[in-house]
Amino acid sequence: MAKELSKTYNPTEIEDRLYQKWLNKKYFAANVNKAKKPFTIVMPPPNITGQLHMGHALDNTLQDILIRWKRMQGFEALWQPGTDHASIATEVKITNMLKDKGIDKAELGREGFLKEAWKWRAEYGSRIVSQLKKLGSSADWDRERFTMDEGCSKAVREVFCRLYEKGYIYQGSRIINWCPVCQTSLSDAEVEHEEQHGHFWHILYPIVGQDGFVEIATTRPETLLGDTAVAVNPDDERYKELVGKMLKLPLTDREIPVIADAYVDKEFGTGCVKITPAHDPNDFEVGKRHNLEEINILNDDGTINENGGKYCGMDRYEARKVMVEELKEQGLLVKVVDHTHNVGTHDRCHTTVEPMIKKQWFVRMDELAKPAIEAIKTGELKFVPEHFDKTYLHWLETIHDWCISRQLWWGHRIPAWTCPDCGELIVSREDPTVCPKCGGTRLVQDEDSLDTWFSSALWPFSTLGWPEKTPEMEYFFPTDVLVTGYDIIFFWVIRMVFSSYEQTGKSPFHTVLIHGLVRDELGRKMSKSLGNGIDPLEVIDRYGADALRLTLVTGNAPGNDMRFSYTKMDASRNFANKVWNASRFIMMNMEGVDTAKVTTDMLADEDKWILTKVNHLAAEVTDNMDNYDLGIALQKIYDFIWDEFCDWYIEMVKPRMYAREGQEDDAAFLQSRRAACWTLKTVLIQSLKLLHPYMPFITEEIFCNLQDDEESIMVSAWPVEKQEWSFDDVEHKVEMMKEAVRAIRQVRTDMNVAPGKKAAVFVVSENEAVRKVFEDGKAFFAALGSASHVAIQADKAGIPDDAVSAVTANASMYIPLAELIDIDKEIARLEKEEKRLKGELARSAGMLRNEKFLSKAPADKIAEEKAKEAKYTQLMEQVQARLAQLKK
RNA sequence: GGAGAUAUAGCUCAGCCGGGAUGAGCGUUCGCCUCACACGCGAGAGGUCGUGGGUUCGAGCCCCACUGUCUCCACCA
Repeated sequence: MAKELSKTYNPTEIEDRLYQKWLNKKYFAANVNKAKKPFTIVMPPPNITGQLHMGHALDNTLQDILIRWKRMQGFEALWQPGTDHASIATEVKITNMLKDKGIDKAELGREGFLKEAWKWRAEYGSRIVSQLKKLGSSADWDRERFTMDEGCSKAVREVFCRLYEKGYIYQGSRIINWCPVCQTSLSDAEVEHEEQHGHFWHILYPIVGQDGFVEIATTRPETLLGDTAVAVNPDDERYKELVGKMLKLPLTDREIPVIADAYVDKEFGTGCVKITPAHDPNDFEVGKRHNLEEINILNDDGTINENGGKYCGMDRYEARKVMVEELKEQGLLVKVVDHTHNVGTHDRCHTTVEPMIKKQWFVRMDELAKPAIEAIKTGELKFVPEHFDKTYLHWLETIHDWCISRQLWWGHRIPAWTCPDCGELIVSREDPTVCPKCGGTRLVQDEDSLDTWFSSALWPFSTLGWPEKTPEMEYFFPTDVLVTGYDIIFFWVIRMVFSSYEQTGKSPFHTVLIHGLVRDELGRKMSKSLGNGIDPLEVIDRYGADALRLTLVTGNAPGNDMRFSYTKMDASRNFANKVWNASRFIMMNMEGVDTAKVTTDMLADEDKWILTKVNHLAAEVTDNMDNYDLGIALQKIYDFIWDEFCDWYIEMVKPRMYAREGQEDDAAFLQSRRAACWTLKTVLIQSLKLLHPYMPFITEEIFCNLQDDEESIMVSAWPVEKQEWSFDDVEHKVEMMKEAVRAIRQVRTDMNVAPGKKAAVFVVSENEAVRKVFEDGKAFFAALGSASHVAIQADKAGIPDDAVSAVTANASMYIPLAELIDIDKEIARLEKEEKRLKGELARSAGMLRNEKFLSKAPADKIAEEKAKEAKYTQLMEQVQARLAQLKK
């Protein structure tokens, strides 16, 4: 039996209760089930340091919609959740926490630090997970994984060893990005280029053995200490003489040669470039070509080292200041020019990155990239929207080797050992104790850990048990869709794809659904520094998770950014309330009515009409969702529920709900009411099901209240098109009625008739079939058109001449409002209508008189246009006849 | 320096295969507390679809150029 429902929807008291119920019932669980087809999404693992933000909310809402939908469609739907250890973010956080407690990381040592880190993760690592639950996420939490758990760590080690054995992982001294604050190396993807205002310092390098100078321009004068040459373009006539000569390097006692290299752009700056192989990627290459010495002048913390002579110990920027000053004193500083240039910064701490030569571990990318590129070309992998494959391909085609070692403790330690006795390098799946070469037992493990993305790259299969041949791996892999923001295509998507091809031979998923950023109301990125971030949890508290989900999906196309606003939240909440109240209405009226399935012959035209509508809606929505047009699908559901179902159908059906005097036991009335109630309930259930992936809580609450024997909408079947619900012949009848009602309302409004004032309505049509339709729908006019009495007739007999008229394509309606009618106003209104119709007719005629249109356009298009013309001609005739009558 | 996205109603955005902008929400105007809902109901107003060309019987949609905005990539010292 229907329960008492409150007048406004109150999400807070409902959501937690339902989520707990779902958990208890294990509805989120997915298991290997050969009888069903699998559908799998791996959740992008949030950082354990994370707090739920709008980006997560959007990302997880989209995934939850897909998963709930597929689950209802009968797939064994696995949403594989988990969290990421986020090596650098977490290490920084823990280091700071320790610092606050007065503990120094270095003193604590590796072991002690890791102990603290694990403690931290146990305490805070699940916070983000509980926040995701507030959103309604139906992930299989029993399968929750962590990038540093035993299985994932095993996968990491296996992959490392395999790539090493294949020669794809190597150790080398190369120029890498170094963050002096975090004191670790970084991959290219972690470096952000920021435009900064800087200077060009023009400095003179005296030529040895003769008068004169070479003028160079630099943005980083302190790197002068590491210069080992000055380069000019070989074709530069100005400097031809100088090539091979030596220069005195200012502020040092070193002399460096002038070399010729095509890398130098004659047109840029002075045409002379100082070469610092140890601190500039280009110079590094130049240095290699000319066998130049590489002088590292920086310590890991960004201070000048012993190679910097008297500047040793100074911070790099301090040294810059001092050196510029001294150059000025010596007359070697020509000028300082303002210059904006791009500076590489660390994406986590925004410290300016210093290029340095360091011995690091790298992954060779050329071979690995190939199948990942191929995947797009063969269509094994596709992006939604499609254009992101360009971004993806461009990155892959220009990819550099991936620096994977990090000078951090929190993470997967590199499984490499060296033997101090013989220098042998051992990479092994098991921790070695003895050197296989010399038998030495003093093996030392590499201190570094792996880039955090190395483990996330394996996420789609490591979470399923790989490298073991688990039933899950067999069944759920490859996964289906990956949902993520365009901002991490480089970091993550690409690396998952090539890792998966390399390890499993398959793409990890067939589709990548890309979404944009959630911006603030003004279109700005939400950020801590701007303080414009909106906490999704706060929004959920105020409006409910359903309303938040609705806001995030409404009117948003894949890949596009969206703006969040409380105005949108209001609209979403209003919709939830609308659904709530429609359901309340239906339940109230169902009270005591038998809603067992009725037979087709009991259904009224409007019942058939709305059933047909919801039937088609299901097909359309499914189609849109198949194409990942979730925003469009939602829009259709929204429009159907609000406009068609609530504003039309429910209103149409009201006269059948309330018995008039003496009708209480009338068999025809009771049967009609029963049919209406069954239809209301049926259409509501279908609508709720379609809406459920978007608004899981409210739909569940209503669904269960509506039918006590159903335990959850979550496990109910997704609506499919039903043959027996396609009453295509009734649509035009109902549309005819709607059109007539609208016309009556319009006239009444135009004439300023108070809504409470009922008036008789005469409907005139020469067509018998049309009259029949209106006869059947008489009740609607009273309910929807404020009619006191309705007469359907073939001619105008008995209708007062001064009645106001409303014209539709099929019929004319007359409303006697003698005391209110203003002939001039009525004429003006009809003339306006006449003008509109003229325009319409001109448009149709324009097309239909065009021979090229007639000869080239498809036949159905022409027929359509002819039908329109006929309809407007008919309308025009009626309007003009009425005008003539009034002007008489 | 490359690449991409975007330009539609006052605002925020949809617009599938080229075929009347039939768009939606918010805002706005007028009228309504009509026994599900004022978080509501009814009726309106409001758009040269950035500019200029082209293809087509027909272009918001396809092609070219331009302009504005945004984003990503990139080792010009």
